[in-house]
Amino acid sequence: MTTTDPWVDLLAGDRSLLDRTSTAERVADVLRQRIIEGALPPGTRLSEESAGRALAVSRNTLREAFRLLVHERLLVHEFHRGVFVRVLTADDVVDLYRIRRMLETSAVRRAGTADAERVAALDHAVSAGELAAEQERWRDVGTANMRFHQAVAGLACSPRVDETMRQLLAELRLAFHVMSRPREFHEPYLGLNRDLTELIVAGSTAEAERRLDEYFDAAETQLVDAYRQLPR
Amino acid sequence: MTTTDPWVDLLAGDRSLLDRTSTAERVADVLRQRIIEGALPPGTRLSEESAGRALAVSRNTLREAFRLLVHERLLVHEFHRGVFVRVLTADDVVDLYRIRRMLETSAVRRAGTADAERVAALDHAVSAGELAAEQERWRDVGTANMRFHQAVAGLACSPRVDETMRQLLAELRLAFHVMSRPREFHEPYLGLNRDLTELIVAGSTAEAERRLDEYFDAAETQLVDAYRQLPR
DNA sequence: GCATATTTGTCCGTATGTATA
DNA sequence: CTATACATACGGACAAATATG
Repeated sequence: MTTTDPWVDLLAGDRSLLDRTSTAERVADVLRQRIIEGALPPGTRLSEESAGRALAVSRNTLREAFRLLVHERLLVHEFHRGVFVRVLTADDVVDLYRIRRMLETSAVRRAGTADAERVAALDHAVSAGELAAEQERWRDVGTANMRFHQAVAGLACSPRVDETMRQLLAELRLAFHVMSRPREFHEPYLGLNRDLTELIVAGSTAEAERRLDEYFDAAETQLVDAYRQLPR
Repeated sequence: MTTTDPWVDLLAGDRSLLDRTSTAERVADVLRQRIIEGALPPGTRLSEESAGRALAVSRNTLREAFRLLVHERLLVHEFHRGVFVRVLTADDVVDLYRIRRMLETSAVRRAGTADAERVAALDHAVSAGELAAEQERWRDVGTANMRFHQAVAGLACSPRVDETMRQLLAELRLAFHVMSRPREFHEPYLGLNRDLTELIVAGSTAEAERRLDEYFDAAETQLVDAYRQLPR
């Protein structure tokens, strides 16, 4: 391996005092974070031995963590070969947008039943994105955009929708990481997100739903076109 | 391996010849099947030792299988206490119907893009249900009803929607198992399923979507009302 | 194509911590 | 409060499959 270790030992802190989570889950949390922030790019192989040594957990525990992330589709498990950070295909990206569109537009349609806190979450995400854009932190603009869409799905007031959406967006980050230019991909949507928020706050959910549908048309074709032009 | 136990040794067959799936996954498959068919009713405790001995796998392998099913929400994992077959609350049932409604109505709306095979799957499920009803196999009527709704979601032509739907319906079976009277719950919907199929085949997706939405209103309140009246 | 080294798949033993009768 | 049972987590072992020279 390399000398600069991509792992960070976040597990070392307090390992057994009123700790209600298992080590496997904490290991999965660390790995998930590393994956979605791009420190472990798609295609990376995660060796049981080196990863276990770096995270200071046994192989059995590490394998439990791997299973969790395989189930979340962030890792793929090739029998007798090991686990790898998932490499999305263009078809995967199309499918991710398909289900996102279904969940998010349905959530907007039912936005009338959402409480004020959930509506406010839209505004918070948009404001965070605008601030990040002013300071030209384009990666943070992307993160804020994700948070905005998480908040859109949150309008459905459904824990299962929230959870599904979290996984879909984590998976979508795998696509973003194989493409460069975070600015060009996220900046154009800042204004649209602001518009959508205002429409929803005003109760114009039908109009908001139509605008969101148009957004998906544009974003999907843009992303998929760029994705297909990649090497491989 | 014991002679009389609720487990079945489906693993014993060919354990290592061109077998591309891990034992943990096969264990999870067996457990999942036992759970959704009711052999392991909600609340059942799954001891690592007894289950491992019955299935003839080590505790490590069994724990990997448990993690998979916990992630699918069929089991709950209480730290340092063990794993149990999930007991759904009334809120869970409400939430399951919420996300089902979102996915299925969206799928119907986009039914125009589905190929003939997916549309035919609707008819097959309905026919299977009608046949089972004629022969008064009410449990099979319920299964066919599930298959119908899986086919409805399949109109979205999305692998991820299919997978999400599979999990939601498996989870919903946990609710059906704590209620008796499968006939009263599933029989009334046979005619509606037939109507919906004909509307979709005819391309009247807007009308089909409205009817489906009405169905959810009725089914959800019926199920939740009955569910709340249960002991516990 | 072959022999070897590496890695994974699976199981076991055990020490420690936790919950419950 | 003690005792028992069980889950958690580790490390070692060996077979099987894969990767490497």
